[in-house]
Amino acid sequence: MPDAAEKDAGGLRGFEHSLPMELLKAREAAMACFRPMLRDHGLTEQQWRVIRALADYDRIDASELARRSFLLAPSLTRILQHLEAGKLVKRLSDVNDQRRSVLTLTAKGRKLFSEVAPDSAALYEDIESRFGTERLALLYELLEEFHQTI
Amino acid sequence: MPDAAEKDAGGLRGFEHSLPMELLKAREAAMACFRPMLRDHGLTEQQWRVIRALADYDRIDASELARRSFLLAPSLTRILQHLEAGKLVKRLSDVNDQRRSVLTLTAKGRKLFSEVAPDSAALYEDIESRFGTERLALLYELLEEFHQTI
DNA sequence: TGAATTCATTTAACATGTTAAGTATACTGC
DNA sequence: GCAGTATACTTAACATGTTAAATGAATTCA
Repeated sequence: MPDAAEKDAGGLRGFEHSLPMELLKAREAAMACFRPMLRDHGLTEQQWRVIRALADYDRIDASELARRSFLLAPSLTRILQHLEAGKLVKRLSDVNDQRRSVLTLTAKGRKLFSEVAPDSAALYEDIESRFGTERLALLYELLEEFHQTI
Repeated sequence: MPDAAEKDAGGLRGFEHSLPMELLKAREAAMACFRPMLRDHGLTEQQWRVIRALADYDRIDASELARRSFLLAPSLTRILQHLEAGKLVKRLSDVNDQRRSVLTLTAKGRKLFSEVAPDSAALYEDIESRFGTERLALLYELLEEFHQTI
């Protein structure tokens, strides 16, 4: 890191290229690919995360769903209200623990998932081929190490 | 990366490790380091981005400020309202173009910047030393290439 | 067993993200 | 010089992010 990413007058790395900024820009670049497609299906990014998580792990409680979709509990509460209103997700009660809600996709929810999933996969392959499989794998590795280290 | 990140039943990469998710997790890990400190100074992450941008580039208009702080115009409008209310930022008018607002830090804003900047720099060095300067540089390189490619 | 604590989820309050529409000013070409 | 268009914000509407507090159900343990 010779000089391009050096400290500025205030003692800070040029902040437009600080790590949080670069992570944000990279993520935004990736999401810009997906958002229009999701929008066409009437979904936000976060709603799609919830649906994908339920497609992979059906009948999990809200806490596990929050972990798997990487959403904070209050956000998940609101998103589930939307998805329930749209009849995409159903709420079951846990007989052994009345505090828990167990979530599951409805038939409509599974159908939507099966429609969106191929579009998502196609866009993902686009990204992979544009950026390169090799470099993408390296990027993954670094990202995972990073958020496990920090 | 043999099998852990392979395709699932829906034809998608295990989504909890999809690229947008890994970028999000890495960013969240980084921001979790900074947010408490910023909170102690009464700032949100985005407000701090605006102040840093103005510390680096004073008297720029709102459009350029939005670009440099990587905020959408409507978000910046609201953030500037907060910062103006807190007397951290002042709005000047551009004589040559009445549509533009030119922004500048007040003395109070510059003082706050000078207080927060060292804390920010210290946390950043923490991260760098924990993750490793080498790997951090590689991560930067990949991230910048990524958001330029995509 | 019942008070204290923990846990799962929700609500509240405020700030930002995202898209679309609105407003006022500047520019362009005829 | 004026209609048409583009630019620089701002507002509006809805969704999520973030923190703290509230609610209600399980658990612990004196």
